[in-house]
Amino acid sequence: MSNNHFKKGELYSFITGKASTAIARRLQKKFNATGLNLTIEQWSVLYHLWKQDGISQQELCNATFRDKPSITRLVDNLEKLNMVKRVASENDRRINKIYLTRQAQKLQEQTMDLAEETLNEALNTVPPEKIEVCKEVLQIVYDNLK
Amino acid sequence: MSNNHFKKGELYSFITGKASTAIARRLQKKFNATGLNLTIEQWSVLYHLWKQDGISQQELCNATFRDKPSITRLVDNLEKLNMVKRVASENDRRINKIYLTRQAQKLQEQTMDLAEETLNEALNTVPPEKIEVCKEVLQIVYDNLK
DNA sequence: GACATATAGTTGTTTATACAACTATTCAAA
DNA sequence: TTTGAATAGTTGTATAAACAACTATATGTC
Repeated sequence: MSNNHFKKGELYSFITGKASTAIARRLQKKFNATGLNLTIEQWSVLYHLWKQDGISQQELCNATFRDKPSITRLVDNLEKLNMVKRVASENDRRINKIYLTRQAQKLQEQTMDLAEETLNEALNTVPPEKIEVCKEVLQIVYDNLK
Repeated sequence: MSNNHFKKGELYSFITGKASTAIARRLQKKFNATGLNLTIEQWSVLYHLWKQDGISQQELCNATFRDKPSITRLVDNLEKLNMVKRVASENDRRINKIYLTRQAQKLQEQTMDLAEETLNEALNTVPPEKIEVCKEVLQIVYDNLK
């Protein structure tokens, strides 16, 4: 018998991710209002390329927690937007290395500012120590299920 | 200046909802393994109809935090699966009241058990007081942004 | 009662996700 | 060195979400 027994009616939000959905929608609206023609999912791929440019699609799968077809199509769309380029690896011709274009490099600061702004709006009024606990719990949930 | 300033690299999980995505995937796998031909999104609609049968599509929009086209198509698919029926309201012919079929009524206990099981797996090893803090924070996030 | 407005729901289009099936390349073992 | 397995990526198909544009019905004000 678990000590984490959920009262009925409380499990819904946890499963559907109401909070993260609300955050993503708010950030998307900020992108649109700024004239950034970029989805949150595309941004999440750029996010990892800003940290390390030239990683493979498989590494993007691991980093973004998506499957290979999802990354194939996100990279397709990012290429159409002229945000990334696929470059076949010299060593292993199965691998595409994904590189940011100059245009995408320029978007990092602006979009990260909007993301931080969104999180500040979301967590406004929440004491820092509670945020820490929340982050910790969500990390454990992820580790328990991955 | 916010006191909720995120260290760079920590905002990603909050925005993408890694934890709730992992929970939803785990539950979907349990549905599939049990032979339940039902998506999590369809289940989330049934969830609210189990609480109150015969509510309108608009009420389902509010309850599930989805827009009207999304609910139209979810109800379309649930009707094809013979899980719900649209019934035009007598008083106001703009309104469809959505009713569970007997088949859908039977699924409540089984699927709620699987959902609770999934959450117990997710929150295994997390002390109850931290779960409470996490739920509280996520609720505030939602209220701040909705 | 007529007309403007609001509300409920549907349809079209684009993007994204999950799963299965597929191709191409590399690796490893006989 | 050949062959079978593993790995990287793509394509097909179904479901879902967001947004805009649309139809139908109801409401409220003159």
